[in-house]
Amino acid sequence: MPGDRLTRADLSAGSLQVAPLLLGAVLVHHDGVARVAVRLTEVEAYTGSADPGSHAHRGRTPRTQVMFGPPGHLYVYFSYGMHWCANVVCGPDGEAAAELLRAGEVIEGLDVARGRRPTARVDADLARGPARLAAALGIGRDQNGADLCAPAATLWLEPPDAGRVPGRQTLTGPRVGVSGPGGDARTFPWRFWTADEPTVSTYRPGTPRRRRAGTGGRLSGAGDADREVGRDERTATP
DNA sequence: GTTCCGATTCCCT
DNA sequence: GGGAATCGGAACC
Repeated sequence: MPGDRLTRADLSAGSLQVAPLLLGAVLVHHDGVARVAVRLTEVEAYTGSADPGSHAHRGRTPRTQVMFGPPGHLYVYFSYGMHWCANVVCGPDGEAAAELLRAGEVIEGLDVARGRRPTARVDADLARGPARLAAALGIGRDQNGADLCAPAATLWLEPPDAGRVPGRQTLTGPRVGVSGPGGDARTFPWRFWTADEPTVSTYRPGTPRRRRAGTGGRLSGAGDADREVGRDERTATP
């Protein structure tokens, strides 16, 4: 039987407020054939169109229109020519706040998830990383814009099960992979994860962009100005 | 129309 | 720890 679900009201308070609510919550995808559920262990906040690390920073475009829409919808984007990543829109209509789902633990549909992620060597790797999480859940282009709060949703969020998952410490640190200009926006502890979780993806600072493969392309980016942003701060917030 | 580059992952050293 | 794979969005000419 289906458990409780997070409501649009739950998901409308903005990315920094919603982040702790999502840790431990369970994202379920029932595509009509298979059902896979992932308990979220790591999320990352994107605060809106003023956030230089966000896709929404350049304003509303066809790609980012879902982010600018009402909360409770899934924003799915394509990255590096091969990966899909999923975000939960969690701010008022027009604000473009969203939460990137970075990692989780597959707690239901393990066999299906293993089939979708054949390269994972251990189950903890099935959804460790944003693109891996999307793959394990079967999330792709078709799920962009999905309403997680609709009565007939095939993709939805269930709140943390306090009985099964004992209270764990929530830690925060700088976001992953956000590079370039942005100053404080790069270093604010807008990444949230659950302590002592093997499914949390390893921290990597914003990547200094490399020379383009093969074609003698120029060295892109800001060169030496693009140095490491910060270490894993491990700021405890009980 | 063309170019640049990414909220990544995987494989090899 | 480093490099390649791969394609769509957005900027630029």
